[in-house]
Amino acid sequence: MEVNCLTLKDLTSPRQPRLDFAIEENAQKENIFVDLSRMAPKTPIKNEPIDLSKQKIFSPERNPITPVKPADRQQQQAEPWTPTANLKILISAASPDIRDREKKKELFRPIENKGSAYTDSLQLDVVGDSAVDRFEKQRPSRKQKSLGLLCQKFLARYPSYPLSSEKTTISLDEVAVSLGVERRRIYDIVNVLESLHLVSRVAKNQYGWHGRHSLPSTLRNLQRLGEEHKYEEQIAHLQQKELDLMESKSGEWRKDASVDIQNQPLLDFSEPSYHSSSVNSRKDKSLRIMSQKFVMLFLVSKTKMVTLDVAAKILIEESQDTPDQSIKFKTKVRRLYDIANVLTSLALIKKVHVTEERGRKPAFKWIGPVDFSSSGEERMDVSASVLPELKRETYGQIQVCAKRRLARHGSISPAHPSVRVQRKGNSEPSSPYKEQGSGGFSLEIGSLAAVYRQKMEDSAQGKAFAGELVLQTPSGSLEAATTPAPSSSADSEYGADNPLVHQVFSVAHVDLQAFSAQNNLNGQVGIPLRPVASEVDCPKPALLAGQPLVYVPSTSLFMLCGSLPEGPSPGPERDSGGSGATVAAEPLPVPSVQKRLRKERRPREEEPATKRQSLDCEDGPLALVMPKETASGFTSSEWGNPSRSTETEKPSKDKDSTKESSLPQYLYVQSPAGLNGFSVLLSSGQPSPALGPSSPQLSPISVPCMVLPSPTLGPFPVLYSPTVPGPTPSAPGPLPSAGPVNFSLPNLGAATHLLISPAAVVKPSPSTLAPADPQLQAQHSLHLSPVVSRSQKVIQPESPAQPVSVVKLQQSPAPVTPKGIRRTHPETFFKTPGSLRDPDLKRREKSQSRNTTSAQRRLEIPSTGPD
DNA sequence: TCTTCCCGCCACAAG
DNA sequence: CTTGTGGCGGGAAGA
Repeated sequence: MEVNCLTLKDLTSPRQPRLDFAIEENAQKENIFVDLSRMAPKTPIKNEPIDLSKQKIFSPERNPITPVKPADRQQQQAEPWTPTANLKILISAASPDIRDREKKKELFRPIENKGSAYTDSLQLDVVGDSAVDRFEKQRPSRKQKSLGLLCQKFLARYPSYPLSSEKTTISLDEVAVSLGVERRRIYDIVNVLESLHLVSRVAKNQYGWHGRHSLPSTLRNLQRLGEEHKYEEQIAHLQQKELDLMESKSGEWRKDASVDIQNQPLLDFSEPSYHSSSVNSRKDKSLRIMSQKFVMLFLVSKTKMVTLDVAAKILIEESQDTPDQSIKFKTKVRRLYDIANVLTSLALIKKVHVTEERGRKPAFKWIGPVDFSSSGEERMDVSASVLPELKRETYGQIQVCAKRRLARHGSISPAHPSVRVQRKGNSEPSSPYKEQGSGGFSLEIGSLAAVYRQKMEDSAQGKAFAGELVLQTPSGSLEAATTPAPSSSADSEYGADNPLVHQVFSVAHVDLQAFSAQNNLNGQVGIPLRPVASEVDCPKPALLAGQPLVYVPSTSLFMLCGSLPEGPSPGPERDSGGSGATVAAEPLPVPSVQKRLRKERRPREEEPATKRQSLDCEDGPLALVMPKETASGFTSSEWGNPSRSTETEKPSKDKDSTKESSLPQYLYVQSPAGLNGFSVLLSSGQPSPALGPSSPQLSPISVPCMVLPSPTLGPFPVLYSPTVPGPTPSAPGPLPSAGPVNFSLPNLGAATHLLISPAAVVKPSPSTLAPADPQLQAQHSLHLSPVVSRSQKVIQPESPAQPVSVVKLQQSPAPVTPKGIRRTHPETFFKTPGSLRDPDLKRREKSQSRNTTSAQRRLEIPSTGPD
C-alpha cells in the first residue's frame, strides 16, 4: 500500500523531484516498484525484486511518460533507477567513504546477479506488454529473494579458505548495495556467520572475513558446549514425549528435559563480560546465540537431525521469559528458518522432513563435518576429507546436464539398469567415517542441486540452465538422476542403520558409507539412490547408487568423481604432476541416454543464446580445468586430510582401490560473466575424441556436464590431473605443461573454447604432496568464481586464446604449485582464523571488536582450539 | 490450510 | 541526535 501510494504520488506530482524521492524510498525498502519504463536501461537490476504486478498500476502512465534516454539519466545521478543504485545513492549521501568506493566500483557484475535478464529487458525504451510479460516471468520469486540465496551470494564474494595473508574486510554497506538488499538482511547473514566464526565484527559496519578455517574447531567447541548443556538429552526427551505431553501439559517436558540448563549461561565460551554485562536485554536473544545453539543441537544429536519444533522449544525454554508460548514459538521458528537458511548455504545442514505419526515435520539434517571433535587436531573440513572417499568409493560419473527444469522428473530415460561397479579394491568399505555412523559424512548432491537449482531459477529467465543430475555409468550409460524410479530399495538399504534415515534420506543424500558399502556388496549399481523425494523440499537430482558422488559441502563446495572404466586410459598415467591438460582429449561418451539428454538440453541451451550476448558467454566456457586424474595422485592420502596427512583412516586401501579404475574426470569450465555465475563441469571421464582440440565430433555432442553456480565451487578443492598421458614431473614449479589447451566445443558455441590452463592446475604429487592441500587448492579454486569475476577481467569467450587460470588466483600471488600449497597448508588450514593470519593482529582485532562492540558481540567461541 | 520466511517497523545501542 | 543493530511479528508467497 505504502509503496503504491508513493508511486502514485509521484505519478501525479512533478515528475523529477518527486520521483526521485519516491524511488529512494523504495530503494530503501528494497522494493523496486518503480516504473520500469522509467528506469535507466543500462542499470542492471540485479536480483532485486521487481513487483510487476504492482507496476501494472502504472501502466497507463508508462507510455505517456517519455522515457528518458540513458544519456540523460546519467547526467542526473548514477542511475537511481535500480534498487542497488538507489541504495548506493543513499549510502553515498551518508557516507563519503562509501561514495568514493562506490564510484570506483562498477555497478554490479551481472554475473552475480540474475539481473542480466532484466538488464536486457530494460534495454527496451518502451516496455511493451510482451516485455511486461517477460518481467512477469522474471520477477523474482520469494525464493529468489530468500535469505539462503542471498547468503550464497554473500559467501560467493569471499574465499572459503582465505590465505592467511589475505585479509578481507566486509563492509556491510557495500555488501548490501552490491547484493541489492537492505542492510537488515545482511545482518541476519552476518550474525549467523559470526556465530560460527566465519566472520567477526571489526568495527562499526565492518566485519572481517575469516573463512572456514576455524570451522572445525568452532564446531567442536559448540559440540562440547552442546554436550554440556545436555542438549542431546533434551532433544531425545522432547522427541519422545513431545507428542503426548505437548498437548496436555505443555510445560512438562521442559522440567524434565531441561536440566536446569536454562539457568546456565547460554554460551559459556562467550566472553566473561558477556554474562556480567547487564545487557541481557534483547541482545541476549541474539541471533548469534540462537544460531550457535541450533548448531549445537545438531552436533550433539545422534541422528544429526533436528526438527524445527524441537529446536524452537529448546530455544524458547532457554530464553525463560516465555509468557506466550505460542507466539514465542512462532517467532522462534521464524528465526530458526533464517538461521537454517544461512547454515544451509554453508552446506552445514539441509532441509528434510521427518515423518511421524503426527505427520511431516520440518527438520534439518546436519551434513557438515562431524568428526571435528576427534581428539587432537581438527579434521579438515568435510570438503577436503571427503575427497578421498569419493575417489575410493565412487565410480562412474555424475553429470549434470543443463536442463531447464531441474525439477522435472524422468526427462531422461531410466534405462541402464545396473551397472557394474568398477571398483576392484577391497570389498571393505574402508571409510574413515565409518565410525561416524549414519551421522557421518554424507554426500550431498541435494544441496548442490538446490543451490544450483536456485541459481538456475534465478537466471532462468536469464536462461541459465536448470540442471539435472545425470549419472554416467562406467560404461557410459547415463541415467537421469531425477528419474522417478524404483528407489525404495535405496532407502531401505542406506537407511538401514539409521531409522531416521529413511525419512530423511533424500535422493541426493547418500550416506557415504552406505554408499561405499553398497558398492562393495553389490558390485553393482542398480540401485538408484532415489529419492525419497517427498522428504526433500525441492526436487533434486537423484544419485544413482554406485555412481560417482558429488559432494557439495557448501555453497561452494563441490566435487565430482568419475571412473574410467573401459575407457582407454583408466588409471594409466599416474604421474602425478602432469599438468598438461588432456582431459579434453578423452572422448566423451555419448550414450543413447545422453543423446536423449541432449535433445532435451539443447533447446534450453539454445534458447538463451538467442538474445543476450551474455548467453554467448554462457555457451562459451571460459576457463576450465580438471580432467580426469590419476588414481594415485589423488588418493586419499593426498586428498585426505592435510593436517593429518595419510594418517587418515586407511590409506593403503584407498590407493589400491583407486588405482584400479576410478579416476575423477571432469572438466571445469569457469563461467564467464555471461554464465550468470555458473560453472560448467564437463565430464571427461570417457575417452572422447570429440574433446580433442579439433575434434568435430563434439558437435552435437551432449557433453555431459555439470553446470554449477560458480559460487558453488568456492571452497571446493580443485582437482587437476593431466589428462595427457605423460608423466609430468611433480616438480613444484609452475605448472609445466604447456599453455592453455584450446578445445573447441561445437555445441558450446562457435567461438567457444575450453581453455585448460596449467596454471590453474594443482597437480598432485603422489606421495610428496601427500596431504594434498585440498584446502589450499580450495582456496584457490575458491576464488575462482568470485575472483575471476571480480578482480580478474572477465575473460570473454571471444578471446579463447587467453589462458584462464583457474587456480591461480589473486589471492595467491605465488604460483600454485603443490609445494607451495603444501607449505602453507599445514600451518594454516586448521588454524583458527586468528592464527591463520597474523595471530596477534587477529587477536587484536578480535579484542578490539569486542571492546568496541556490544556485549552480545562478545559471545565468541573459543575458536582456537586445543582445550 | 499450513509452512516458510520476506519485509521493514521500531526499540535499543553506539557514536 | 544520528546511525548502526537487530528483535520481532505481520502477512503474503508457496506448497
